[in-house]
Amino acid sequence: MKGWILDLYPDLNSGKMVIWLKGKTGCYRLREDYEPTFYVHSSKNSLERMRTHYEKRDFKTEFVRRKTDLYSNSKRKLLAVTPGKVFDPRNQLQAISFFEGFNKYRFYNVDIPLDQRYLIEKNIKPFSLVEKDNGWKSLEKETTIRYSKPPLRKTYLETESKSSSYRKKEDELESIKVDEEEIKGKESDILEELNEMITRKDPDILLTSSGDIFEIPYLVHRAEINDIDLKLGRKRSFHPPKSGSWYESYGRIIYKAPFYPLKGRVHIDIESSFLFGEGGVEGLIEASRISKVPMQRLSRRSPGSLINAMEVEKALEKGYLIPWKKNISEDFKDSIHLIKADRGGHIFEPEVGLHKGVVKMDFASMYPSIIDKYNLSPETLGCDCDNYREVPDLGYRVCKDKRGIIPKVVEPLIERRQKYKQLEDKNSIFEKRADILKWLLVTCFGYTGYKKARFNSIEVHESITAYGREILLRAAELAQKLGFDVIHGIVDSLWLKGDKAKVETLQRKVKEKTELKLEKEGVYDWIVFVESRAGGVGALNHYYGVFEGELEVKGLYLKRNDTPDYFKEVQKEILEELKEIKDEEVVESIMMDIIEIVKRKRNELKNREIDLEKLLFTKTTSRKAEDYKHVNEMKSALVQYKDIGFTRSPGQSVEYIVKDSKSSDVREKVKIKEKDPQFYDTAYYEDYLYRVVEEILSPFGYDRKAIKKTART
DNA sequence: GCAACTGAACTACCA
DNA sequence: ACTGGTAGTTCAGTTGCG
Repeated sequence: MKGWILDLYPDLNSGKMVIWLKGKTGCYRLREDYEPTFYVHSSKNSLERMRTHYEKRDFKTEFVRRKTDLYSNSKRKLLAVTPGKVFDPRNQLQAISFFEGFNKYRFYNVDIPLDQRYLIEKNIKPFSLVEKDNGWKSLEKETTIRYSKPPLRKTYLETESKSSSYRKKEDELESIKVDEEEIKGKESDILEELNEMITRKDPDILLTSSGDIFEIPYLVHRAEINDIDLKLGRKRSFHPPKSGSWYESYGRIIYKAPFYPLKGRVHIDIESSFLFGEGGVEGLIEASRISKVPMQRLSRRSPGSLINAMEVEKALEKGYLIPWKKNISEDFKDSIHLIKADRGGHIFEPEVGLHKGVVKMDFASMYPSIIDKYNLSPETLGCDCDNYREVPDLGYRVCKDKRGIIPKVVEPLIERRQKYKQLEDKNSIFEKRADILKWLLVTCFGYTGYKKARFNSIEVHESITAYGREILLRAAELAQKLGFDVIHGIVDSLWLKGDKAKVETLQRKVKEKTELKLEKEGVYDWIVFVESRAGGVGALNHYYGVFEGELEVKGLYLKRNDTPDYFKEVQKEILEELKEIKDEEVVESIMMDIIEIVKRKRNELKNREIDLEKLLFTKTTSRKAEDYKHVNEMKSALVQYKDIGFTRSPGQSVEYIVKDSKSSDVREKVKIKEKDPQFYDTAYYEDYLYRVVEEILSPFGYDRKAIKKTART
């Protein structure tokens, strides 16, 4: 049987792997035997006891010698245990550790997701053409970028309910939209017709726009009430109501929606999926193939977790066993906390004000290229062999002989991305694949410094940035020697003023000296670096200009998610005026026009002529209402959400207008969108107007006070 | 008693 | 279950002044 793997998952009840194979004519469900082995290290007596215990249960056991430690090649004696079925040993092992002491045992290969492990061991990928008879056989070339794809049917599902300002499970269904078709009428009829329609369309991918947060559990609930058997998957699946969770990642709180997978069909919640947002279905296919994580689970995961998946694969390939994460955190935590000399990337402070004829140059995928070129990986660092290289500034020794795990992960990502970037097609498929690979590349660096990561290493993280600083400084030096002015530089980018004819010479010299490719991104007609409010220095990453004929803005209010739309529009309007800055003489007349705009905006605000929607602040909460230390806008908003029974979890966003900025009454300070606010604090919003204008005009000598004064005359 | 100042708390963006 | 670095606002407490 030939086809493409659409999804797979372990079925712990039957002890088999379930694989959904999409063929040219249909989609088939296969159930396969799978016997994953796990390993235990302990004292001789304990292992003997354990062996007896598992043999009584008819598990296969065997003593073996395997590599367990990334940092040495010596092998240890271990007990290999193979249950005759798909099996998750973690709960059991937790209990054993609890009764007999946590340090007594070390477990290996117990927490690699079974679907991914199955694919690795059978050497096949999701969405790649395979043949199944007795075993699995891949029918495509390993590194191909022009791979065949299954004929995929995609359906978009959207529901609407009879509700007022926010949606609840109790609201009756108003209508359902399936692609372009709308189903209306009695709720039970709607649901019956939905079943029919899904069966008729038989999609492979079901897209929703907040299925995990609301729509799937909602539909399940409505179907239950109407006593209808809802069939969203190709096979029935059970969807108990779940609530979302949240977790903290370095001070940032991220909300995690519950997961409602379908059987035999890939459900993607496009709102909850970061990776879908970056590369669409095409991006997910590419990511799924390269990481061997099935699409349905992959769509909910972060780039970091895919990097972890790929690192695990490379480690297994090299013959290492993967220690249970529980053990890892105990062993490695302290060493990670001790060293904190990490300096990050280098920065050339920007020169505040207007510049013309600036070229932007950058190193493509600088950090990943450094990992690749200099072979940086936890197990290649601190090498004691003779063939080594030293990290600049830090002096760490890096092995030149054995290729590291992380470089092995990064190399194909860089190569594939480069190939995709050179290709063009009318549906931008290659572009989407390149976009998703970019995210994996960026994350690869951050993950080396992430303390909960399996293959982290502060020394590797430091080394990458040390090389990065060295390379950026060398490039800047070379640029200066050629007569360029370094206007600004950060991590992997340089803004240069000078003779454009010399750009190619610069590129050649940089390549000779650093081995990395410095690319010319383009030319600014003009660029303005904004002044920092804290002092007269340039604010890093805050600038605007006309780049290759298009307006480019970084870091301004306009780019922030928590800026009300109204102020974003004000900044846009002002920037449109500024587009005409060709020489200093027109500056004055442009300023006059801008002042007129500001006056008009001020009057609109004062006279309450603005649609309140445009004045809404949207912010992401980081904690529960009661955990905010001050009576601030967030607390105020959260309390009101609770009032109406629409509780928001940390990591979810709130929307509100500022009703009385100075008030310390949580029900007066702001008013949430769902309470249909009518009034806003005009003084507060007026002040906000002057702020957003100041941000753009400060390099031309207008501060907040001056703008306020002029606008009010 | 109020304005001015300061530092912590907080959200968000940059590469 | 990606990083460090930085900008800018708001809040609450303290200081300075008359």
